[in-house]
Order: sequence, then structure tokens, then C-alpha cells
Amino acid sequence: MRDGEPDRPLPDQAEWTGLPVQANWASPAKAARPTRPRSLRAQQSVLTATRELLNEGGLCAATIDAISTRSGVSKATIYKHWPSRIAIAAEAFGVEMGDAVPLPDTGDALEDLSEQVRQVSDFYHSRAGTIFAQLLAACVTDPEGARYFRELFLAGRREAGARLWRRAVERGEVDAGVDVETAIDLLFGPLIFRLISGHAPLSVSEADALSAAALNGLRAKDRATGL
Amino acid sequence: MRDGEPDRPLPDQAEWTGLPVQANWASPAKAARPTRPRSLRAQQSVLTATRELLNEGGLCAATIDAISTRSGVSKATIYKHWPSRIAIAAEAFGVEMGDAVPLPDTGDALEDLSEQVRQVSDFYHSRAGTIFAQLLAACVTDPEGARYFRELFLAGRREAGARLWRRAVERGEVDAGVDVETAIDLLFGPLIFRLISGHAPLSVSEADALSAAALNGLRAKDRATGL
Amino acid sequence: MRDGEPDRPLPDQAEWTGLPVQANWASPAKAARPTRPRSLRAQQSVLTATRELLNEGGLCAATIDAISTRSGVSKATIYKHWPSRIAIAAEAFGVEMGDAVPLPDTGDALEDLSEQVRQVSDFYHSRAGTIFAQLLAACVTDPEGARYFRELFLAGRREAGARLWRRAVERGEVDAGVDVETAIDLLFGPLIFRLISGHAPLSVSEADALSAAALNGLRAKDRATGL
Amino acid sequence: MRDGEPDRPLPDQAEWTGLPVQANWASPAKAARPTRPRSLRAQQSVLTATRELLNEGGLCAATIDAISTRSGVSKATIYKHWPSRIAIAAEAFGVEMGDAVPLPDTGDALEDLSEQVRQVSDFYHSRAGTIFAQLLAACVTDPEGARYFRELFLAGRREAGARLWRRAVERGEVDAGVDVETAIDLLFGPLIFRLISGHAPLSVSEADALSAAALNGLRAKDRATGL
DNA sequence: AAGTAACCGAGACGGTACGTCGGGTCTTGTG
DNA sequence: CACAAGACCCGACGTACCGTCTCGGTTACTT
Repeated sequence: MRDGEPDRPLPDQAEWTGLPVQANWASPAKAARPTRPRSLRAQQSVLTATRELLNEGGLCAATIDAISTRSGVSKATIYKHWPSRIAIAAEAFGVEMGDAVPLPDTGDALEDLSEQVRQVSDFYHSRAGTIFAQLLAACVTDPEGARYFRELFLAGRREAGARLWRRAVERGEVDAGVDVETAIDLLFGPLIFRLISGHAPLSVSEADALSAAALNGLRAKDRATGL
Repeated sequence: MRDGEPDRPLPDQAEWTGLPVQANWASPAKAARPTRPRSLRAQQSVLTATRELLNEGGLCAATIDAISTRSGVSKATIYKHWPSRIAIAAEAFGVEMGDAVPLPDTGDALEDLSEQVRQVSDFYHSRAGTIFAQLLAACVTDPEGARYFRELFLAGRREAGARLWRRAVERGEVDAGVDVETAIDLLFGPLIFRLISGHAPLSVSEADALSAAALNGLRAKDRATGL
Repeated sequence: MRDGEPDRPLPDQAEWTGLPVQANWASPAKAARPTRPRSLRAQQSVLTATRELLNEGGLCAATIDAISTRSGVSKATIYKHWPSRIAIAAEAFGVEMGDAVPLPDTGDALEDLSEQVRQVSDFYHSRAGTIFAQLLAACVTDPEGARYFRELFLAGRREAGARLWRRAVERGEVDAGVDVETAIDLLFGPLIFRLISGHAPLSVSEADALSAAALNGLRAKDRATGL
Repeated sequence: MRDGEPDRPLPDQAEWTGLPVQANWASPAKAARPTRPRSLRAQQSVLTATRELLNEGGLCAATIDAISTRSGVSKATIYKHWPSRIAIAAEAFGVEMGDAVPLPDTGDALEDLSEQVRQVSDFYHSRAGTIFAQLLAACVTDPEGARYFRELFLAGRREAGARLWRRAVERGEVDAGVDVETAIDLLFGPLIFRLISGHAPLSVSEADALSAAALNGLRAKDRATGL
């Protein structure tokens, strides 16, 4: 592992593979020029402070100044660790929300998927759901932050969905010809659309209607069975 | 029609019906005390200036100060007309994009829907698509602006999609049991998810995969026909 | 009484002589062109509203907008009557304070002067005294308003002082060779200096010290008597 | 000397003694936590810019925005150094006027005082006199600014007057029983009254009349000598 | 043990934009 | 045709965050 400036796992996109964060700090191995390492403490107190601020006032409360003040870590140091406040918030959120929604396992793979959609829809109604929406929105104007959000939070959630999907494929309950990514976006994209633009509610019944439509498809059924 | 503060079409949600802007000024009916009306000129030059700024530098270039400077309309006046810069940008964007994507009509209703998905996916790649994403993201933190965006832009696009959907229902090519809103969100939500989070590309083939999945459903087909 | 634009007594400095304000309004006599006269009501309600505002929040509360709103007289009309808000405030203050401090008459003319100084010093401590200071200060940047203040308030107070002075001259108790204006400024100028800059207190004992010094002079007394 | 917020000389009134500005920085003694010191450059370029603006357009030209623009110091920084634009203007004016009017020394202490009155009266006619009047007036509505004005300008002028007075006392030419403050206010208060309200001219002869009256007193002389 | 970098907190700083306020001018329809 | 109502432009306000920088003190590794 190289030392020097890009010491965070994320900044170098190409190298990114496995789990993030402190793994490389734990094994500093041997640096070319072994100077004083970046403080682990600083990093963690930043994340803790950010988590608190997010819970108290949402994303807009997590300003760099506020994070710096509360964590006791100076702004300059913060900027050495993260490219933007969105990145920090994404990481803090990812750490906290790592396993927010458990994987359902009812035995019926299709029902599992529907249940997952239902749970995610519920999640969007929570305080954390608001923060999620704010982070997602911030991705549009902060590509660096977006990477953090995708890799430290979204990836986990998508992986959970993918696990469900693969299980359903193995059981032969879903169309194996559909790509995992496609399936996940089809199931959750509509929820996210509504979460952000607010043009339609996110009730349980709506969630069920969306998952049902996604599973059954929009095509007329009589014609399909008519064949 | 009451005068006073809510003289813009949007502020009074209940009354909102048709095309925006001056429609209600054209039919002032009988105001309590007909004072000097809001200047048409101010409103339009603001929208024009905002449109230009959006095209030049995206949403973040459309600051209130910049809009005020370019349009020659003072900030105070702007704040009398719109609740936030997002609202202005949404209206300006809506005016410009009013008739951007024409409705496809190939005779085959399903193909029309797929084609629409393809076109929207393309649109998201354009400069305007970027602005669209920025506006959509801004909706999360600006509920007032969100209303403008929904009513002055999204509503039109959704209506276009709804027209296609109804036509398809009439022709019996799609499942009449699926709600219009559900159908639209199922078709376009995935695109928007990708547009915002950037976790997957928005190529033509991906768009086709998504629309195909939406139309056919995720459920395994052999088992369905096997019954 | 001429009609036409300069219908206020003040605007034409050259003509100004006697007591101000409503005397001429009370006798509209016959205008050359019997059009609708400027509303007396408007003028008075402006002054009333201004007086209230002054009492509630001092000079800075008496903004043109506030006066307009409270009085029900439009800004345009106000600007027809007065050149600036200071002018209005000066007139309103003058009307209210016309006879705030009564003339003392103890029989001893010198004591009368001292007592007057004491009373004025007290007045400066009151709420009205604050407004007085604010108006006086405003005179520096608003010459038009200054004229109103001088003629509608200061003139009265100076006339009161002048009456005391003349009485003292008649009784031979003061130096008849000193000009009235000089005498008044010598007695009250120091108070005003302290009121504005706040470099020294305005207590009763200080007032007495100042009036004593003014009456007795700064010159060493032994030498004077030594002659 | 404590660091932290009150790092300007003025904010802590009790500690104020000598010359302003950097004196305390020069002897930081032992700060609790010697963080980056306030920039000398920023402070001085603000004062320079303000001085220029005052000379060009008087106090009303010295807006915070203008000062910020011309000095290249941001508004936020300015507000960290001074509580108000009046305070800045007062300091800038004090710096410039520090040694404007030299102390007269004719040998005759009474003549010195008269000459000083004459010179001050002249000063009030100059461009700087106008600025002085504007600053003095601003003191009424800006107590913080007033402190700056008193301590960075008035104090110096009063000290000059006090020196003259003490010299005169030593020579036995003036009444030693009169307090210095009283004497100064008696000599210069009338000038200031006229300067601000403009009810009477500030010619040389008027200045002489005022100083003569102040020195000789208003009391009738024949009776005094007659005893 | 001393030397020496880099790190760190603290926060000053220049920017940019914000939303608001007051002043003075104008426009419109009513009485 | 004077008036109220108030829309309008202007300019200034004071604040908030941003991202960069400059300090002086503090590690932790090297020599």
C-alpha cells in the first residue's frame, strides 16, 4: 500500500476493490518514507460528529465548519481525508446504516423481493430516509461525494438486493435472463423517483403495486396466456 | 380570482389547472382593489435570463444575483414572484423544454413505450438532462421549488407518458389493471435512479433492457406458461 | 394662499417668517383653481402616525414605509408634502414637544437660566431626548430635514431661551453686550455636545457646573476683582 | 493580555490606554494558545481604503461594501475587526487627523484658548469638518462606533484642549475651580451645536464672540465689579 | 538523545451568495 | 386630477459556508 497523499481507499478509483476504510491503516506495512501517519482518531471523531449532526439536522446541518467544531478536527485535516462534506456524510451514513434493512427470507423468493421493496419504501419515510434522499440528491453536483456514497452505502444495499435476486434465480422463480442490475433498478428506481420528486406517495400499498407490476410486467396478460 | 400575495399561478395549489403564468391575469375577473399589476416584463426577462444562465453553466450558475443582474430585475422583485431560485429555474426549464421530446407513434403501442424510454434516456445525456438532474436533486431540499418543478415540467412529461399508456390500454396491449402512475414510474424510475446516482450507464441497450424488463416482468416465464 | 406645488410652508425658504404649520391650512381661503385641495386629513394622519412610531421605536422606526402603512397615506403623497422622512419626524416631534419645557420664573433671572439648563439636561435623558438627539444628528446628512427641525422645533426652544435672556438683560443681571444667540449656544451647546458624543455624563450637578461656568466665565476671578 | 475575541484594542474598554491597533500585538506576552494573528495588512488596507473613501465622498461613501471592494478585505473579515462601519470610519479619521491642529502657544494662555476655538471653528468648515460632523452624528445611533470615535479621535482633541487648559491654570489665568471637562465643553460645545444644527454661522467673528463669552461669562460685569 | 519532518488544532482570510430592508420613483385604477 | 396601493430598481446590509492559508506546538521516526 502506497502512502502519501491518496491514503484514503476511495480517492484512487482504479484500485478500489474490497471493503473500504481502515484495512490499510491497520497494516501500514512499510512506507517508502515512514513519517508520522495520519491520525486514526481524527478520522473517527469526524465520522462520529458527522453522524450526530446528520441525525440532528440532516445533511444541511453537516457543514464542514460544524463538523470541524464538533469533532475538534481542523478543517485542513478534514480536507486531507475527504474531498467534500458529501463524502464525509456518505461515509458516516454508510457506517451507521450499514445493515439497516435486514434481508427477508420467507422461503418464497418473489415474496422476499416484494417484502424488500416494502421495507425500503418504509425506510424512505424515516429520518434516515430523508438523509438518504439528501445524499442521493447531492450526488448530482458532487461526483466525488457520489463515489463515496455509491461505494460506502449504495453498494451494500445493492449487494443485499442482488443476493435476493440470485436466490430467486436459483429457485427458478424469476427470469434468469434479466440482468441483476436491471432487476434491482426496476424494483427500487420507482421508489427513488417518488422519494425525490414527491409526485406520488410512498405508502405500503403503492410499494406493493410497484413490486407487483415489476414482477408481472406491464404487457397485457390475456395475450401472453393466449399464446 | 383574489389578488394579493398568491398572484402567481402556483402558490395556490388548489386552483392550479392549465397553463401557467399569465392566464389568470388575463381574466382578472374582479379584484378587490385593482392596484398596479405585477409586471409581465419583469417576469419574462427573469425567465429568459434564467434560461440563458442554465444553458451556460447549469443550475449552479443560475444564482439569484446572476439572474437579477442579467435580467435587470431587482432581487426583491424576484422574491415577490418566486419562492426560490429553484422555482425560477424549474419554470424557466419547463418553458424551454415544453415540447422537447415528441410522442412516438409507430402503431405498436409497446414499441412506442420502449421508444419513449429510449428517448428519455438519450435526453438525460444531453445538456438539458444535466439540468434536469440538478433540478430534480434540488427538489429534495426545496419543497417549494419542487412544486414548481413538478407542475411546470414533470407534469407535462408525465402527461405525455400517460397518453402513450392510455393508447396502449385502448389497444389492449398492456395490462389495464396497472395504474398509470405505477406504469410511468416503473418505466422511467430506473432511468432516474441511474441518472442521479450514476451507478450504472444509461446507454441505449441499457434503456432497452430496462423497458423490456418492465414490460415483460421479472417473474420467470417458463413457469408462467408451464401452468 | 397660493396653490400649486409648493403648498407646504417650509419649501420656500425666503417666504418663511412666522409660526409654521397649519395656520395657512386652516384658512384655505380661495384657491385660484378650485381643484381638489391636498388632503388635510392625509397630512395629519401622517403626523399622527409618525408621532406614534417615534414614541414606539425612535427615529429609526419612523421609516417612510411604516409611516405610509400606518397612516394610510401613500408614499407618493407623502413625498409631495415633505422632502424626507426627517422632515416629517421633525414636524411631528415639533408638534408634540411644542411646549415640553415650561419657562421657569423664579424672580431671579440668573437662577432662571440655570434652572432652564437643568431642565433641558433632564429632558435629554427622557425618551423624547433620545429622539431629539436622533433628529439633531440626522440634520447633518439631511439639510432639508434640518430646516424643518430648526424651524418647527429648535426655533421654539431657542425663542424660549431668548425670552429668558431678554428678561435677564432687562433686569441687568447679565452682560447686555452678549448676543442672544451666543448666550443660548454657550448655555446649551455643551449639553448637546455631551448628549451626542456621550463623552461625559448629563447629571444635574454637571448641568449646574456648566451653567455656573457659563455665567461666571472661565477667566480667573481674583485677577478680575484685582483690577 | 488575553487573546480570543477582544483582540482589538477597543472592545475591552477597561484595558484601553495608549495608542491603538497593534500595540498589544507587539507585546503578546503569553497568549493561551497563540493561533494565527489577525493580519496587519488587512487592518491597514481597510483603514487606508476608508480614509480614501471618506475624502472622496464623505461618510456615506464609506459603505462596508465599498471598503471591502477597495481594500480587498472581505466583509466577513472586516466584521471581525470592527463592530460597524462607523467604527472603521472613526478609526480611519482618527489616524488621519491625529495631528491636524497644532497647539497654539502665544505666551498668553487665554489667547491660546481663543485661538484654539478659532482654529477648531475653521476646521469645521473644511472637508474634514464635514466628516467630523457626520461621524459625530452617527454616534447617536451607533454606540459601538461612538466608543471608537471618542477614543480614537475625540480623546486626542480633548487632551489637546486639556493641555492648554492646564497650562492656563498653572499660569493663573483661568479659574482653577472649573473642571477641565467643563471648560472644554463650554469652549467647544457651542461650535458643535452650530455645526450640527446649522442654526447660526461659524465665522471667525462668531468663534471669537463665543470664546470671549465663555471666558468672561454671561453675568453682568458692571455689577460684579461694582461690588 | 537529538534532529527533523510531517501532522495537527485553531482559526484568519478572500470569496460568493444569500435573503431582507429602506429609499425614492413609477404606474394603475378609483373617487 | 389627487389619491391609495403598491410594484419596481437600487444599493447596502449582515450572515453563512466554502476551501485555502498560516501559525506554533506536537508527534514519531531517523540518525
